[in-house]
Amino acid sequence: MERQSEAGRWDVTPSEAVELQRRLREQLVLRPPPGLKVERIAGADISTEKWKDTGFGGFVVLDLASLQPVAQSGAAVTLRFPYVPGLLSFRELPILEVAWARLSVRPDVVIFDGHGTAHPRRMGIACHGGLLLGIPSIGCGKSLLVGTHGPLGEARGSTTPLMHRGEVVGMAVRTRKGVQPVYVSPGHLMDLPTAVELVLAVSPKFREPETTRHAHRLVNALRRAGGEAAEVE
DNA sequence: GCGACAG
DNA sequence: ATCTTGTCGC
Repeated sequence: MERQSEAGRWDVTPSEAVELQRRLREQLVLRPPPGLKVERIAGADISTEKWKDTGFGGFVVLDLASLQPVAQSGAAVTLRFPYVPGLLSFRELPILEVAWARLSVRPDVVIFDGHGTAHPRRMGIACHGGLLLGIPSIGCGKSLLVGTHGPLGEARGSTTPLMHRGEVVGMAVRTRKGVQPVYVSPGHLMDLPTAVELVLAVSPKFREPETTRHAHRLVNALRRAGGEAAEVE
C-alpha cells in the first residue's frame, strides 16, 4: 500500500527534480506483469487557466471492449511547480495523485497525456506516474520532447521507431490516415509493443486515444465549473 | 554560446 | 496548457 521510494516527493526545486528523476529511473520496470489482462484502461489529464494557479485533473476509466466510461474522478489542486520541459510530472502528478485517491474503480493500465521513456532521462510523466500509482502505464504525446524518426506510412496503424541517442525510446504511431502521428512510449510495468497495441485499440476513430479525449473533456468541464469542487491546497 | 523544448 | 472567431473540409 505504501509507494516505493520518492515517487511522491513534490517539495523539490527544478534542479532537485532532475536529480530525483535520475534515481527514480532505476526503479522503472519496462516489462508488463506476466499474464497482464487489460479489461479497464484509464486516461489522465489536467487543465489549467491563464492567470490562475489552480490545476484541474482527473481520470476516466473505460471498458476496453466497448470503450465506454465506467468510472471517473477529478480534483482541483493549487499548482506548486512551473511548467519546465522535462519536468512536467512535478507539475501535474500532485493533482492526479489526489484524483486517483478518489477513483473507485481501478483500471489495469493508465495512459498519460505526455511521454514515458521518450524523455531526456527516460522518466517522462507516464514513467513517474506509473511508479507513483504502482500501475502499468503508457505515455502518448502529441508532439516530441526528444527523438527523431524516419518516414511513416500513411495508413492507420503504421509505426516507425522513435530514436534518441542511439536508443529506441518510443514509436511514432499513425492512429488515423492523413493526420499527424502520436508518439507512444512505455511508462512503468509496460513495454513498447504492448503500449502501441493498446493505444491503437483505444484510438479506433480519432487521432488521440479515447481515454485521453474523455479525460480532457472531464477536466475542462471541471475547470469551467470553477473551484466549487473541493479544492486541495 | 545557440537552439530546442511533453503540457 | 491557455487566450480566442471564424472558417475550411469531410
